[in-house]
Amino acid sequence: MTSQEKSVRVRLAPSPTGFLHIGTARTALFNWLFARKHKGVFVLRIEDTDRDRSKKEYEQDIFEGLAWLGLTWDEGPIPGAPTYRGSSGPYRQSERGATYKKYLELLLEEKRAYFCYCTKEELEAERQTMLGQGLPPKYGGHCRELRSRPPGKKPEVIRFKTPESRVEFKDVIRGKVEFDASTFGDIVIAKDLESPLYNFAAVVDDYEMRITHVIRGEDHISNTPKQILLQKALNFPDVIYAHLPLILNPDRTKLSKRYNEMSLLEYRKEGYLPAALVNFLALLGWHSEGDQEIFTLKELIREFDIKRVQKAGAAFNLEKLDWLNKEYLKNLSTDEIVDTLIPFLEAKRLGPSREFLSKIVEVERSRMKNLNNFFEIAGFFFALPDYDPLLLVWQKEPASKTKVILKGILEIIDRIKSKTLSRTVLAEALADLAEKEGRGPVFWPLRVAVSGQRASPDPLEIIETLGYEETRRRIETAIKKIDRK
RNA sequence: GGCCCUAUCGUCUAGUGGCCUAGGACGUAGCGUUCUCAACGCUAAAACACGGGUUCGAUUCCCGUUAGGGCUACCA
Repeated sequence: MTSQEKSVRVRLAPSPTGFLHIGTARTALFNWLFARKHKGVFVLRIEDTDRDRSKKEYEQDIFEGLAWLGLTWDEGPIPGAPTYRGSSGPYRQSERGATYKKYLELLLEEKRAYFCYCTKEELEAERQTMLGQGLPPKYGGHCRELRSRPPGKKPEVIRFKTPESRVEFKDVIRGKVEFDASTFGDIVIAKDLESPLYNFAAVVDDYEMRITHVIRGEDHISNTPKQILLQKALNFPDVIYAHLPLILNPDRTKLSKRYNEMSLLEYRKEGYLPAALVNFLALLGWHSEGDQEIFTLKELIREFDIKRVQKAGAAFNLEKLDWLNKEYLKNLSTDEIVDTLIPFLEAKRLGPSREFLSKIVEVERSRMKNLNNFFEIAGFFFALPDYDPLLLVWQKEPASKTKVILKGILEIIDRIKSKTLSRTVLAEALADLAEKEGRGPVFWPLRVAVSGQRASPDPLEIIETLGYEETRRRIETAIKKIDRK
């Protein structure tokens, strides 16, 4: 490990103007992985300079979402506490006013920034004129050389004297990116000394927080030259950039509101495991050198290489997430599944004994896609659903035959009730009947009788889980249903 | 409109001039197992956007076209 690697510092800088969505979560993951990989520091900075749109509720959602994924931050706000962790704080931009003011004054003093007295209306008129002439709209620099305040005017904003130069930077993922700064115009960096704007605040904070690598979404590429110019004006050292491809809708169109505004925590509600989601997010735009698809967090840290991140946007398909979730479910022990399931059961007001639940999970786990669909597939264990008596009948057999078979099964079960109603005992006891009538005509009606469904696990496993009393009740119900028919 | 980014199976991707009759995974289809579903096993269909160069040789390098996407705020 070189000394340079030791000093890696990255940050996630979300603005709490919406929930933590899938895109920010992936940016968080890549930053986190990069930090862990290089034994660096992962900083969480809340960009809440826009007082009107920022909400504590959203900030909370960001904290909770990151925590759920296990992406802990080394420096940043402490949820629920007025203080923070780390030496470069505070980590909310709303609490860093003095710092911005200092640099704003410096820029003003050095005449690299100036007060602009143009009103919004004047600016809009200028804009329309330029558009009308087919020119790209930019600020004309009216107030740039003003020596004093024009009479009757008040300062509206603070602008940066954008040098008319070419700006280029090397993006770790994309290589060289070039811009012509003369098309920018003098950008607004603050509304006033107390109210900095994004491009300025981000540059100041990245410097003050000693950020070495800026890993963020591709939507920031065109902000980068502006920020570099600001850095240079302020004499800040260079930082290394890596712009991640954007996430697209499943049909590869641009990410719609539905996904963009949906909290990551919705996936928790839908019963996905955080480890599966992390794995899924990692594969969205990144791939290891080998063919491995399933990674533990540890493996991800070992394998992760920012240079291997894709350049093109990545559409996310839920099918792969579902598959991953299933894989992770498979790797959990029955006990672990039961543990994660209990809060879900409580939400549905179901409170079976741990022992019973454990048995059900054992039987149903291969059919589970996520925590939520457990109820769809295993609900019949708790309450037999109403079903059509015709469902009991195997293929073209007469209903009367089905009734005879069910009665036969009932007798057999009654006979062995003293013993444990285990799979093996049952299989043995039913062997003769199945031999005589065929497996289909015997097991199909039995399965429907105990589950009430056309798709379920092995009926013998169901019976073992249900126990004698409940099984008997269900078979009797089935017989009555046929009678009523 | 201007500036910028991108382009391999439906999707996520491997691939950095010959190893490619383009590999893997999800999904899809078929078969096997089976009372059903799931799981599992096997098999199949499925892609280098297009047009020019460069080169003995291009998926890979360059240019253009096309198509997506981003930015173009006193939002971040």
